[in-house]
Amino acid sequence: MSKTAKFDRQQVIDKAKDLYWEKGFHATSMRNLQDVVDMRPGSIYAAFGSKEALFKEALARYTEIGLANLQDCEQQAASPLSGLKLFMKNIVIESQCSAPNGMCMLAKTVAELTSEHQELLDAAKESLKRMEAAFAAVLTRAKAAGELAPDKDPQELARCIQVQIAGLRTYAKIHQSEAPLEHMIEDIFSHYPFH
Amino acid sequence: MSKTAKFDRQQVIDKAKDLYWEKGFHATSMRNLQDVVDMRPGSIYAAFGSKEALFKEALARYTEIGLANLQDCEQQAASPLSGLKLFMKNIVIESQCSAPNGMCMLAKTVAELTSEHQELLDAAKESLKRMEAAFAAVLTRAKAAGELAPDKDPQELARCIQVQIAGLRTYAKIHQSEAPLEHMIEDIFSHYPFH
DNA sequence: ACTAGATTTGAACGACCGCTCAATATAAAA
DNA sequence: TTTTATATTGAGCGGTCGTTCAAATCTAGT
Repeated sequence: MSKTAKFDRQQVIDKAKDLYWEKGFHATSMRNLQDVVDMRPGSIYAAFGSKEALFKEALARYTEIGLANLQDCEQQAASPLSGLKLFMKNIVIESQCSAPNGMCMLAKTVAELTSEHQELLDAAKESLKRMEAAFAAVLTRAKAAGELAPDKDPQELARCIQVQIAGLRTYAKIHQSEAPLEHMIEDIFSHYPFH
Repeated sequence: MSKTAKFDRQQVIDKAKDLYWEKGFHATSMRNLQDVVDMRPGSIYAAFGSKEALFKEALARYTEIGLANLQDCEQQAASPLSGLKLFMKNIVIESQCSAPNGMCMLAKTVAELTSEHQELLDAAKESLKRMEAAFAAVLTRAKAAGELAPDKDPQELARCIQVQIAGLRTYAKIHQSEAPLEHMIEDIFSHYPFH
């Protein structure tokens, strides 16, 4: 009996994610969202509850895609380490123009929000930690495959990758195409702490 | 003839800077600003023109302080390179808790704003380039003092410093005190591309 | 065809936004 | 003391914000 929802929940979250990613939490209004997902306010609130709750779902979706993307890169490449390098080039160089925003949505959120939105802040931090753990897992596989010296610490290297990505994406945003991003990424993998 | 303004312009800009820095451009309302600078809307608009114009002055002030801070560090330390290291430790570790926000206000602005506020975006990017140029100047002096090998390129190292700072400050925000920031900063200076 | 239970709609609420301006207060010059 | 130019005040403008909810609409089960 009754009526079933006619919108595709995942598509709606994806569109919301892209808008939030582009404009940030505060600069995105519910009316902007209503336009891009083509739903009336009542429907959005019935389905998601609030602007914050929808943002939280957008963060979760963003993370899911990021983790899947890392996995794809590892499978696509010849080895764990070159997969990780491919992932970095993708998000630092490619997505600088193709994505809604050159910055990482999680890092952007951590930078933008204060304790006024503690729950969202914690969700973003948690997701970033999950990404770092995924890097560490790739690096552990690289070590097992002999791609990395036995004395290297995957945790430490994952930390380094996380720092480099945040730094490079910020730098890319400032200098656009003038920055030698490719070279900088290559350098990370061909020197300490990697080799 | 006439009356002279009774507020201290620099103090007002400093307070505005701190609030903008803490909350970001969009989350800071003119009413918030009115409270912290203790001025009525008419006075603020007479003195600064608009929310954007005041933000621009805040960015300029932030940059001025940053450059002065770098200079102080270089003088305070025994050498150019150790001055630069001191500067990094100050902004990455100290100001993580003491400053209005652990993130760099310029990087935060570049992350937050879109082309909707092109002028502010450009001002922030320009300031970040000035900071990088200041790093390059310090590194050139380090080279002249024999603190750096003759084949090192100050421009390239300055780029590296800029990336590391953005990355480390983001990382510090995510992991709070759990991150081995001191160690990571030491590592930058004791390995490639520095040594 | 009818009904019952869910979804969808969009006008509208109170609050807050950035900003203006006529009225008022003030201090230096006459 | 009076004049005059500027600084300060704060009520309030038009607009947008996130959100609500009664009414309309729809569809699966009878």
